Amino acid sequence: MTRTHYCGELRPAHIGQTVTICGWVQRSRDLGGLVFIDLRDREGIAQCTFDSDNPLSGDAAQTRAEWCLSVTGTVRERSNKNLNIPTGEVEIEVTELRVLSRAQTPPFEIEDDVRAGELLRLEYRYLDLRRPVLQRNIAIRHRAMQAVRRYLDGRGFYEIETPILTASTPEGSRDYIIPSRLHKGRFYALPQSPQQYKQLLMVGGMDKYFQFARCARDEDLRADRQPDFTQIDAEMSFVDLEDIYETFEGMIADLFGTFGISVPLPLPRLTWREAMERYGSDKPDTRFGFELKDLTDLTRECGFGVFANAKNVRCIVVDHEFTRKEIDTLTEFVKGLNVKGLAWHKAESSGFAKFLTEPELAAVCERAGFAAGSTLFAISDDNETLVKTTLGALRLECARRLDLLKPDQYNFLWITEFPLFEYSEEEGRFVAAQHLFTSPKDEDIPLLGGSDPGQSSETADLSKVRSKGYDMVCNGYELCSGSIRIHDAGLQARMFELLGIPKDEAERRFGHMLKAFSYGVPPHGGIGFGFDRLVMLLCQTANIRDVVAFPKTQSAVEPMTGCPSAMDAKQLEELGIGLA
RNA sequence: GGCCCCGUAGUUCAGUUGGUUAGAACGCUAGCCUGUCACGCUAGAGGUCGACGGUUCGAGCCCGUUCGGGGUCGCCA
Repeated sequence: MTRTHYCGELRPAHIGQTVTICGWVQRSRDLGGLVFIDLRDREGIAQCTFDSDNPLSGDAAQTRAEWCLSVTGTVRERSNKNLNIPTGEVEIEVTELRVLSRAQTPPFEIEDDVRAGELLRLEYRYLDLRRPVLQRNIAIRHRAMQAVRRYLDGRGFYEIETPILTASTPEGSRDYIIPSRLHKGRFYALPQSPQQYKQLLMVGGMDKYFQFARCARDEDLRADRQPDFTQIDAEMSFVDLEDIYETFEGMIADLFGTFGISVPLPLPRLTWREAMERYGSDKPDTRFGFELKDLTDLTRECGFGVFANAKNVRCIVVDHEFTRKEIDTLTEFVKGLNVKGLAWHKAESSGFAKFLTEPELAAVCERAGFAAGSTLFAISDDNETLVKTTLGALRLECARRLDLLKPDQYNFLWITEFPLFEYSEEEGRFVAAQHLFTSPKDEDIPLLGGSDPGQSSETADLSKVRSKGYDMVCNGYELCSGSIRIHDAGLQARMFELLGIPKDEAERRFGHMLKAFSYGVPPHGGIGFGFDRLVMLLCQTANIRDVVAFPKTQSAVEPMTGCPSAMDAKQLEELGIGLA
């Protein structure tokens, strides 16, 4: 009765042994007396055979897909081997057949090239999870988690849990909020990240912390974004940038190494400014070239109004000669990103060559690195960021169309020196580009107009201040984000001042942090990796729902349980909540 | 919130210019079949064409609204 083996582990070495396996019926084949049942479990599929003179043969013929069985019998060599599956050289000659439970006909067949739509599969996720590809993905997720645990433990990190009922921090993304029965009218929030707790752990002398932190953000979803997700959250004391880079690129190399993927260290680094300049993105995919080139100075005087009248003209050269039709669809693509048009140039024909003098065109081609057989795309606009990011998106789109994005190639890099502030058109002032405790680079502190509160801001130039913030990027995915934090109370107060946060508000919102920081705070910094995205890379899928056991749809609904759900009046009353 | 795509048997899809009883494959049910492994053969059952409204003699098809799903931009300090 007790299971002795997994279905998927039976091999010729087991021939002659009596074994008991358990699993689900993948398929049963009744040849008229001779019956085969393919039994499936986590590890694979084994063929159970009932010869025509086997008294169990009739029962076996009655079994249906997804019935749950336990089977005992003798492993024997197959007369006809099936070399397509790992267990295909052997079969079990069954002596005992136990039906552990019967199954309704499932709404879709349990196989990898499943044809059912995703919504149906999510509604029956427990059946979807039986498919080998999801079994594999969840196993990879598990192994990745253990590898990270081993590495960080080996580096002296403590794994520490922080609360999931926390204070709301409205300056980040929207919170998922939790009402309080004991304090009617007051709310907890689910963590967007354990940011403040982990910094307080550093003040608490824990030195190095990590956690697989479940986080929740109430924002719109994407193919790589769920409302609740997992991050590898970590923080270290008495460190600066180099210590962080060394520790966490080591972690990634170790993690991918356990899956047989070698990651050469140290990782390349690119400043944020350089990434924007060369790739038009702060998370560039560096598996291919097509880098951005600035043409503005070459086209300022040219006869092509679209170029001459714009403050910015930049281009990429794509190693492929696109047809007019393809160029038209690419033009539509960039127009969808709010630029007015797409200028193009090929050896045979050109959208703008006729407006340029020969030397002008030659200069443009040389700067761009244009060669026959390729296509040059240029975008002009007064908005420099728009020009760069649109070319960045076009660059990716072209690579996609040319099938250059190989899922088994991993290009990791650090993006460093993120700006500390960004200008908000909406609010008409500078706001924090990352979280409020991010440290500026030491050499940029003078740009703050002083490092103590109460100083004049007239000499400040916030647009130029670089932070000690960094991201690790791979194949166009932002894998993690982190920073060295401010550990100087005066500098922190100065930051609040520059961001226009009044003293009393800072006190109200961050008083607990400021108070903690007044009791001897170590220099510290940390990082948060999107664990789901790491697993996506390891599983070579672009869909986050393929690596999460129970994912939600784009509208944040979980089709199996149907949540979010309505509450009964009694529950709401107890919480002091009335619905409008 | 904006834009794009999709919704027809259990499932994946086809469905001509708006015209008789809406088709196929797989799955399902029954029977036959002793080496299959996507077994094979024969027969059968299975449909509120997402919902509501409109145009029309007549709507799966045209129009409007709405619901659901996917992708993406905004958003995600």
